[in-house]
Amino acid sequence: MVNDLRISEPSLQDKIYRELRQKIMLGDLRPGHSLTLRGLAQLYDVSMTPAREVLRRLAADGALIVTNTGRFMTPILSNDRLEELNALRGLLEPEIAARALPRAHLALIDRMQLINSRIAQAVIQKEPISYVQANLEFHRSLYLRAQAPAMLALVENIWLQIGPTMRVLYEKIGVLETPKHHVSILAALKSSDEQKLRLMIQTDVTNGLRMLIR
Amino acid sequence: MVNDLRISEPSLQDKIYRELRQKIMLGDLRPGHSLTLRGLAQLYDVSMTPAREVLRRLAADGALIVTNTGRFMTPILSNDRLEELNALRGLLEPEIAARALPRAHLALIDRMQLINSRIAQAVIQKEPISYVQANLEFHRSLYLRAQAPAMLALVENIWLQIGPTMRVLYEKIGVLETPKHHVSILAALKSSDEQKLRLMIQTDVTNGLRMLIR
DNA sequence: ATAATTTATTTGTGATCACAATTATTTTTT
DNA sequence: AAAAAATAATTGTGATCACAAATAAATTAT
Repeated sequence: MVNDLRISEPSLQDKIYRELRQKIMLGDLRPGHSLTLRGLAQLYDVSMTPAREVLRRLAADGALIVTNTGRFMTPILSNDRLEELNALRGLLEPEIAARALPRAHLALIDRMQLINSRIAQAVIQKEPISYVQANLEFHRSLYLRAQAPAMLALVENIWLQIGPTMRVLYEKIGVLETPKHHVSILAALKSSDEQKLRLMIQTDVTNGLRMLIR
Repeated sequence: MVNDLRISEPSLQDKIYRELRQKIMLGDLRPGHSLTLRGLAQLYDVSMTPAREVLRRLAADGALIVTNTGRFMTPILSNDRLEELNALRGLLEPEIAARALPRAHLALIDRMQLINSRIAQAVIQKEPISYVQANLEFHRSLYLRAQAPAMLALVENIWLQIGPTMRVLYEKIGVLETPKHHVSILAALKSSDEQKLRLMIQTDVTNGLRMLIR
């Protein structure tokens, strides 16, 4: 047999899943936004079957909640829950950042700097979705270096759960401000200062929410 | 309208999902064990539809992996991955235990003591599944008190991922031994010593694996 | 015998349908 | 006008099917 290195193309539902997942994570959907099988199916021009799998997978991720009558909607987080999820970020992200630190070479730092300028741009143009997107990318590009896929998966899982709520919080405070601790994070990376990096990541995460729910 | 407090009964797939999830978490299935839609459907005497949803949900949980040709199987963890997941336990579990500490009244401690004796029993009778089950219950009964559902969900998610692998590790070492740090955990709870509790939970988790992969 | 090829079987995917339950709307009653 | 009841529309669940891709088994060729 000839070696067949061709990767089997992603199934139809995988595409929808990824797209919807991204939307939710970036806050494109508000909390309490309900999704129906037929609605989703029609939107993507597929049958109910892939649509329902996507919704169930997202529910398993915590990106959606299932009402006790079986309806799907984006979660409406209580303050307690939001703070708990943020505490998890504060626990996980410094750890994964610390693991990425020894592998964070200059090219990465440059790229993070670039992403940071995109955040500043989103602030000026008042585009909350671009803002969230660039902000998450800033963090993820670092965390990817940790080569800790399970840990990264948990972190993204949390981002997913808070996505819709973060969006409305950003809307509520109106004007965005560029994350002031990102430069410190970059500095800690440059000087390979693990303690400082941990602290700055932690502060960035913690402060991000405090700014929003003050 | 009359108040209808009746909880809608869980769907067919929910039952299968929970059952299979439990099996995987307790190590009833070996790593690399493959599950098919029709096989599962036949086993539970349902159609393919609920079966596929269950498998996909479990895959979303990380309890199963999907091969690049769409087959489902329990994950075969590399040593790196296993250690990463264990590191996550070591990060999360002390934290959630510490949160449970202020709420851990005597009745809970008694119950944990009872569970601990079930562990000892499982050691004697050499029943690895009962062993794992009681061991997880020991931890969970404490963590439940933390009232941190998101955190507990992450912890259980990790247990789920390592379930099959833990089982074969237990088989490999042959004879089980009762977790020696559980009494210290109970002592820390009684004396409300948070630092000790954190340390003992951490040690219990870390040592558990070290004992297995030495 | 071993490798290559062909054939048969098994598998996941997506579509469509009937059904019961929930939700929304309308109508009726007070 | 407000509440209750009845009707209509919408929704998730589970079953069944056709299909293509992947795997296993059997056959052929070297």
